Amino acid sequence: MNEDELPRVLQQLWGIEGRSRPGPKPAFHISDIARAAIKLADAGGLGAVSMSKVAAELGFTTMSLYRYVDAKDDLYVVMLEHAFDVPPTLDPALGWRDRITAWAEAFRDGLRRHPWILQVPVQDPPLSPNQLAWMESGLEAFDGTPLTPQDRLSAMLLVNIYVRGTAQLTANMRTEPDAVQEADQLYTQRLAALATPDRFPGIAATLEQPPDEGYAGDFDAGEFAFGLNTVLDGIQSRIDTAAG
Amino acid sequence: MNEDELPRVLQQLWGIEGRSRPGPKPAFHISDIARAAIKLADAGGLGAVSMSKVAAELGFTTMSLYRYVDAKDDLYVVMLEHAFDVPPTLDPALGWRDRITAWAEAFRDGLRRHPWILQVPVQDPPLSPNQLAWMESGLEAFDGTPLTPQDRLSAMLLVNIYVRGTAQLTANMRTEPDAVQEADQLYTQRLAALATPDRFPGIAATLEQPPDEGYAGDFDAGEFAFGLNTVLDGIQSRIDTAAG
DNA sequence: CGCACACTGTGTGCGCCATACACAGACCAT
DNA sequence: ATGGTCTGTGTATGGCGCACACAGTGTGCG
Repeated sequence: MNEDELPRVLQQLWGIEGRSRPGPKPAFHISDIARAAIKLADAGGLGAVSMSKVAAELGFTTMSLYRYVDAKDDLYVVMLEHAFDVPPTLDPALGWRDRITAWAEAFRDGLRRHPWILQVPVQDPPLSPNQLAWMESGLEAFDGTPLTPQDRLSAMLLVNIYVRGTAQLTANMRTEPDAVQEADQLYTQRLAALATPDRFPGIAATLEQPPDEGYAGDFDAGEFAFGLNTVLDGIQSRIDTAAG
Repeated sequence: MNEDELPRVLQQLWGIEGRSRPGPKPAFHISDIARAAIKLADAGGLGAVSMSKVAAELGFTTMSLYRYVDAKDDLYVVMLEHAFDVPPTLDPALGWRDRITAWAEAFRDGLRRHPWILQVPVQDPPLSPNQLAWMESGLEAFDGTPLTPQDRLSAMLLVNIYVRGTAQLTANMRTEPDAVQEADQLYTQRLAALATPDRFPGIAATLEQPPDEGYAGDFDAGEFAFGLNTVLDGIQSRIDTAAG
């Protein structure tokens, strides 16, 4: 039925068994491809991932990868699928707020471990097992609330978007982690030079009163939690109206 | 001082005058490059933008572009700078909520007009004039609230993230707009086949009760406003505690 | 007034990329 | 055992970003 329609990579990721077939046995598995590609991306960003580099990492030729993956985009799919750990198991004794917070922090940890994830061009919504498990986990955080399934989806997506967005701000997408702080400093310096108080009073006001801590643009755990709570307060108001 | 340090593209965008110099006069301006590149991206997505294609569009050779732009990344900068209209002028008589809503909708309109914006790999925070004008406009939406400049920045970024994130969900990054609805239908169909109620009860519940309207995954204006209000409710609670 | 030289757009070329295609060998169902 | 199918490989193509050398241009200075 839909097996034929499902892209080959998704079939592989879901472990749909290929009947025993003639021909040589495959020399490796897509998970090997994922591991090699993730290693390259962790070291040098997503730009360091090419078919030939991944193949060389595995000790095979470039074209051999195409026996497992239809195109480069499929490589991204398997990378994303394997880059994340299993989603956290949420304590049902906790309230929705603690649960979704734990989920958001786990998600953020995944993004911090593999910053290249934010560079992956996404054009199709997720259908792979672990990605769906994360979706499910995020939805279940709202068990016990009066929110409808649609509302839960919206709320989960809102948190998802928040985590991605803030991670994007933090990450700076630098390959060399040392350069991040320096880049932040250079940025605020240039911003101060360009955003003059007469034309950009709001920006200038932000710069006048620098943040409490050391680095300017970095987004530490406290700020993350603070912004997340703002989002959760919004969801709380949704819950209130749904309950009332 | 910092003129030397500022990247050439930013100097051009800010209109920093080059003294009258020897040599032939430039045959065009970066804004011409932006216009040509945006035309290509609107038609065929960001992937359709290459140095050679842009140059051909202008009737010049590929390498001529490098007299105006140091690298491909700079091309993205000028594209982003010119893709957005001037930010909306916000009616000071309105409340912060109406103002930031107008700002968010204008931002969303820009993203809808040029969906490729979401594909642009961002590695540096914005420093170009119009981008800063949008920042400033978003910050000024909170004039009159008790929020500190830092809080206003956070709030504006939160809305910014929300708009980007939801636009990402909607856009589907398809070059052919006709295929969007079809892709959505195919997605829910596959999701229903893979997310079985036993293993993914939350996802299944979402699918059981399809959204009120016609298309499933599309994100219409109502949903956008609804989610935005959730975010704004969260900001409201920040304002309440700041005022109290 | 003329000339030196900085700056223009051009042509060529390099290395890397994704991937199409033909092929020789490996292996299972029969 | 053998046919057919699947494996990994080698080769080739078209596109990309961009480095570099070059010939012509026009301005500021002598």
